[in-house]
Amino acid sequence: MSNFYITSSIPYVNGEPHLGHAMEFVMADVLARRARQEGETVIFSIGTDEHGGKIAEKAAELKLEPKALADQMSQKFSDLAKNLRISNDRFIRTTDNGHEQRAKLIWKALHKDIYKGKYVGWYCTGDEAFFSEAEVKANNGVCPSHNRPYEKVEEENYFFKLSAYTEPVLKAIESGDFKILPETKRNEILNVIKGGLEDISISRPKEKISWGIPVPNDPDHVMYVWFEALMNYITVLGYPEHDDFKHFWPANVQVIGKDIIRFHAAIWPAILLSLGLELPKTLYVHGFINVDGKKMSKSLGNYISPDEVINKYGADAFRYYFLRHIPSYNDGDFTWDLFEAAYNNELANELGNAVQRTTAMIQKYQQGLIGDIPPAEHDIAQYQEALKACRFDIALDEVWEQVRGLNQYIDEEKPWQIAKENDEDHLREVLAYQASALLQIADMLEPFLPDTAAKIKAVFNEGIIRSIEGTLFPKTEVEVKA
RNA sequence: CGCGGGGUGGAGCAGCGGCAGCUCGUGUGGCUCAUAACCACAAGGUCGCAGGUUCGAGUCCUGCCCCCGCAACCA
Repeated sequence: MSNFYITSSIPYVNGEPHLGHAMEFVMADVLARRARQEGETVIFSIGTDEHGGKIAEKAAELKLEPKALADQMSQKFSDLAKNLRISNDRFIRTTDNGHEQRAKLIWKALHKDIYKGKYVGWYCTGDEAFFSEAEVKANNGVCPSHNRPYEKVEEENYFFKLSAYTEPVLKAIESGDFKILPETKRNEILNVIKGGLEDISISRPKEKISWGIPVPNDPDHVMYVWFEALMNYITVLGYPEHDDFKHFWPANVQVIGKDIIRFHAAIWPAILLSLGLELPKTLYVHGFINVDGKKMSKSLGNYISPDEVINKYGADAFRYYFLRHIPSYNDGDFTWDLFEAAYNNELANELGNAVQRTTAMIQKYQQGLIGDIPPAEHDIAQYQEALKACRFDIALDEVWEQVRGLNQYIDEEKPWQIAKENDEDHLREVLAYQASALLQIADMLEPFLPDTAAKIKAVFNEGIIRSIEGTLFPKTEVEVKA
């Protein structure tokens, strides 16, 4: 029995929850549920990232206080998690008082690696943002959206000595102490780090951006949102003094998207090393979701909200598609056609129908009495290995191997024929085996499709069939699109 | 020389040195317990192009062509 700590990244409350957020929640949830199933004591944390200029601007547009906007948006993510049956134990918000206080403590603890310096850059007062040298050059020194020249501005910032951690971080990744999955992403970030890490600016002048956590002992500055947001992974455990922190850090797995690798594989480990803390054991990086082969976007008109899918097909169907049909180590595609095909062929026909035909036969031939169910007998080594590597897609392939195997078994044994021959013992044996196979499938399914697994178990667990209300994955009428 | 991902039967993908594989779709047959579900068999590929290494190359090397991200609703 040991402790297991897992986190998803905390979405920025700048926009509505989308399919990518939902997928990340689900992936992390699988790992958390699997760990619990194996008897580990688990803390699974998700949350929202809520500070920064973008939120303040958006709130101003909507004539809201930043906190009010953050409250609204954070609620949406928390609702999404609920709708998806996410089993998180914690939900941290970076506006939580605890986070803010602990972030300040961390800042102080990092003092030996923090210094004040000048940030020099090209600034456009229209955008209220800095632009890179390359971009300024490309636009001949004039901001295209505001048609005014960029100004060279110097700004006082605090900096973090990220450069000092190039070697230690590199070593941690290369040695495998800090594991990054998949390997392609590991190589990518290794290349970046080998090029040398530069110190980063970690504060903003309060006069420009006030929606943030104040820098300790300097009321003129607030912390840069990213710098402070990363700290959530330990503030949620009560760093530095709380027992949870002592018992659960380092994290077993941190789940993130591919766009924020640098923050999690370079900056975050450097912060941890500076604090004298261990690095997470594994960083799992998932890809992006395209819709109809294109980047999902409202302007392209292919935006799909997670709720739309969940409301129509249920949380388990949603989970199933994004876990099995979006490659765990790559970008993937969502289309309604693919989704519906997976739902009908795999969930309804192969799995749902296997349950259905088994229960029907036991009821028809044995009045619902199953008798002694033999123990599970299939080897699940491949499944376990896949899960360890965060290959959700492959793990589910393995489960479906067994679902198909069961359907084949039924076809070969022909229980309906055995019934005609009145070979009761043999019939009972065959049907009990079917129940056993389904129970093992339910076990393997539990982390992925918790509701479905529970339903299957409820049907067979007691030695007598207890019918489910309705059908598992009822076929939906195919809508004809105009 | 910006960086990265990818080009394998109609579609989506796996294979990464040793007889080209999986799922879907298609066709044919079987079965009747079942959500018109299930099972079996079959058709279908010069593995982007051109060179090279090798007894042997989707698989390694070199060059080239083409797609897709890095500019967001940023996971």
